[in-house]
Amino acid sequence: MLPYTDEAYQLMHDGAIALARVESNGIRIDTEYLRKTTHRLRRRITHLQNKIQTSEVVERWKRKFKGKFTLGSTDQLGEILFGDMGFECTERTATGAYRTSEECLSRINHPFVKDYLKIKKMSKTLNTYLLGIRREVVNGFMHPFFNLHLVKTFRSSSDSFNFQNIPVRDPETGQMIRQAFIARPGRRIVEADYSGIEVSIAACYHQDPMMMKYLSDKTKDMHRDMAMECFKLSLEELTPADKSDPDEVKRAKTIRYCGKNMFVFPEFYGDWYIDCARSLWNAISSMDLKTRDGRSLYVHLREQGINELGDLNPKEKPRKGTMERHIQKVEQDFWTKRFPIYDHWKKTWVKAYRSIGYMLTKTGFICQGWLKRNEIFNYPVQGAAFHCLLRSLIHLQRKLKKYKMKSLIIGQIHDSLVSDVPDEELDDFLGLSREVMVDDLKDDWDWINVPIEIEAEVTPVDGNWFQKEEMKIG
DNA sequence: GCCATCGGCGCG
DNA sequence: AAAGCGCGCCGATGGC
Repeated sequence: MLPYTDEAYQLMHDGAIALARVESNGIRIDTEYLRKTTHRLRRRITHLQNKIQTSEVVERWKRKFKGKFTLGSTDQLGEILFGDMGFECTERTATGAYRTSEECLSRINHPFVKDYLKIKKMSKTLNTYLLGIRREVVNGFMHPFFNLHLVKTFRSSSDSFNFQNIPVRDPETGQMIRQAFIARPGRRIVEADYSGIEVSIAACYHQDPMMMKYLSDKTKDMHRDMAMECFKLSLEELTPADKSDPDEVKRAKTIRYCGKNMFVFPEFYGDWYIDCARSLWNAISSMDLKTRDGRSLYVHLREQGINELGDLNPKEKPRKGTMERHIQKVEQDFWTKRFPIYDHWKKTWVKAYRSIGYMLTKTGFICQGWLKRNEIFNYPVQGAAFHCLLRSLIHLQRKLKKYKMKSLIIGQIHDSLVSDVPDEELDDFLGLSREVMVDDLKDDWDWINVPIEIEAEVTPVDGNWFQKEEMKIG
């Protein structure tokens, strides 16, 4: 993929300059917090490492590998657990080795495995994040690196330290890391995100009427609807009756999350029912999914006639009464009944690419060369979605300067802007963000004929990144 | 000591 | 017919 129109070239040019400014601004780091936390985490890891030394598994390990116990060797771990100790291996890697991912190991009920997983998680946090940040801090600031020329779709990337994969989904890890990122004195960290930008941009290409309805009608919720279908739940089950009950809100949110990230997005990216069925089924135990009255979704599904996952064998027709069969049906409905125009667009788009040998994206990039089917319909969406964000970054930075504001853009994560904003500028900044990210964008790019929305999260004055909370933009 | 690959895992 | 898009970083491993 390459910039093709003058406008696309200009976007890359202005984008590179704008990102250089973001890098130069930098992010304030709480170095004292970082030092203490690193120390504490190191001690916790050492403690657990000492604890497992007496385990029968380590004894076996040393006997098998000439007295050497290399905790980080996934090959050796697989040989011991699945090869020697007889635990059931549910999945192999690409090269045929026993897979030892958290997903696979969590099925094993053994104290060593539990400690092993804890050590792995803490080591990742320590080595990749805490020490990674430490390495980059100069005079209390970290200056991230953003690349604009490395990604196949002309998205951006970030490296050494990667600012675009900081933990957030697991609150415990997220807190430990994000507390290190702090606002400058008298300021707040503000994060402004596009909501569902890739879904919206995809709709600009395919124009599916049902998708248009989902995007324009705020009472509709595609992810919730698909979660309902996947788990055979009623609307009431996913609508917390008592919104002040945090457990009930969290329960509904978790199930919706599964519909979104284990069915809808995978399907959009070109996945199929076999993998969706597997992850949805596993999520019931790993994420402890329950009905409103506290019954496991396994029990609920059994009442609905679904007793097991199924064989997941692509060569055979899924059997009745399996999750596999159910999700196959949900997938069929999804593409033939719910989004037939989207489905049709994918087919014709792929066909056209293969026949003429190139494609042009909405933002003026040309894409050529041998691509797999899924890449053909994903690249133009991913690229153009990011270009919306990049355009916003450039123009927000210009307007901040024009109005002599002190707010600084300090980072960018594919569909979001991270800024450092003086308390007294907060309202102006949020208004300006909306103006640039939504109104100006739609004025400039008339191919965007779907609703675009942003959300903002804001920390307290002098707060840290973990303290961000949603704020209405008014 | 450098480099590439693999498995694993963090993010959008 | 094929069967999840895009990244970067870590440790282990093996070749040079």
